[in-house]
Amino acid sequence: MKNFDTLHSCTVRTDTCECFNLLSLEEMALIEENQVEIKYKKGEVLCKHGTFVSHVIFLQTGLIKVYLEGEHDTLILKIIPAGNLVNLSSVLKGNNIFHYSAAAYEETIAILIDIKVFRHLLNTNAPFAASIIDILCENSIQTFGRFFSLTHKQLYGRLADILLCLAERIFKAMNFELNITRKELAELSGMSTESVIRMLKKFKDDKIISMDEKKISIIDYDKLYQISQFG
Amino acid sequence: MKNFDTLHSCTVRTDTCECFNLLSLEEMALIEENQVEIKYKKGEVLCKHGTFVSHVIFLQTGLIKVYLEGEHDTLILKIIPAGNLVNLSSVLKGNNIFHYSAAAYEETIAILIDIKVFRHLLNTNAPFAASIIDILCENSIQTFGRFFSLTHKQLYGRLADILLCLAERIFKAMNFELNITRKELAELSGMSTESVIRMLKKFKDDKIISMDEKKISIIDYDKLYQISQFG
DNA sequence: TAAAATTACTGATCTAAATCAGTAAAATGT
DNA sequence: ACATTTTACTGATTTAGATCAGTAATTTTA
Repeated sequence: MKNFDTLHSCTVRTDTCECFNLLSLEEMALIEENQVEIKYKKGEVLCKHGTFVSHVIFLQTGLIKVYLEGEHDTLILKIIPAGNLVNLSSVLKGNNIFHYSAAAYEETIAILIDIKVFRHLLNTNAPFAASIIDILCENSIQTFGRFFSLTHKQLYGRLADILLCLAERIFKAMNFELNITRKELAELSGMSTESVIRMLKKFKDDKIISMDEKKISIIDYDKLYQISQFG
Repeated sequence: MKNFDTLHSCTVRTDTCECFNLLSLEEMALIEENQVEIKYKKGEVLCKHGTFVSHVIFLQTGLIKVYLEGEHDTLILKIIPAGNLVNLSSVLKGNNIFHYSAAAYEETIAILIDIKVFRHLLNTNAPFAASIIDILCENSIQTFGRFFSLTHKQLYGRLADILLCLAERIFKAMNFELNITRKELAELSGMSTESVIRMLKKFKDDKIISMDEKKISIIDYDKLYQISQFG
């Protein structure tokens, strides 16, 4: 596998969140006393743009998208897999409104931690706060990559980006069962559904990927990587 | 003035960075011993994508752009005025490479603080770290707005966004001397130079702005705001 | 298991915006 | 003060990609 440290649209963190290891037993207990576990069905909304932020959301299992809604279309800011915090950029002191929405791609279990408790820990445990800063920095750099991909690459490059992201970061395999619709894939790569269909067909014709029913395999990884860079 | 809390492409923080007020006298002394003041001329590069991060950059005076370079064009991620930290998203532990470039729009004085010292403070002073988290959160939310503007608004909306940003956040006046070129304005609003010229002319014809030599005045603020929202 | 509703796909058309190709006007250097 | 470079501007052309309009194939619901 090539290095994945170039500009691309993938936002999936490979390592899970280790910040909680920096808390003392008492601090962990404090969190556990002030948290609740919630199960979300596919498509369900975890948080809605404009509503009040009362909790920090940690993904136990599942996969979600974080997005902004326009008049007719939506911009997916990032996708977040299990083991990560969802709404870190809402812990901002004085800010109590979500600046984005989030919805589950599949059945998802989230742990909601009281935001006051979380803020208290940030203000009293410096190593914990520093590890949160690390995550925020990484998120920010990933967002820049996606920003670049969606504004400066064309369709082939954008779709290649997402296919590589799915293979490398989400399914961790060169062939995977694609249980998201073309429409969702279009939303992810910021193009129309029709375009996704055409691009996928082109990739199939060019023997870069193969599609069998719902199963997608990446045949020519190098080619797809090339397209992701220069397409 | 309308509230500016909707999705727009402006990335200018209105309040200056207060994080340093949370440091003790000794901590401030530590920073002062490990900092250096550098003056940059217009157009000069403060940091370059791919090079090593050795300092945290604080803008004393001036205005800079933070950007990603593509094959032929560049994506401006944000513009940062005096009183702010430039490369917070590079304080990430273990990361020692800039993931973006920055260049001065005008003569700029920057204070470079040794990144090891900065990281040390983050790991030992929780309120300081928490205030840095606040800034990172705000940056992140602003980036989302710009992301949305550049991907989901069309030319008129994007240009309106930038004009409003210049007026409200940078010059803090409804008429200002525009000392940046059309090319730079194009880069800022993510469009071609020719398009900027045409849009500006249209705005002038529609009596939304007036242009006299280099002087730009916003005549119909409400109209421009409308365009920024729905254009 | 039939009907209804999504989803997948295809080709034709349309359009926003870039690119191209040029001239005019400033700004800069010598 | 003149030559050179950069910037501003304009109209014509091109193009990437969206939208439209339809059919076929699934999936969901009853």
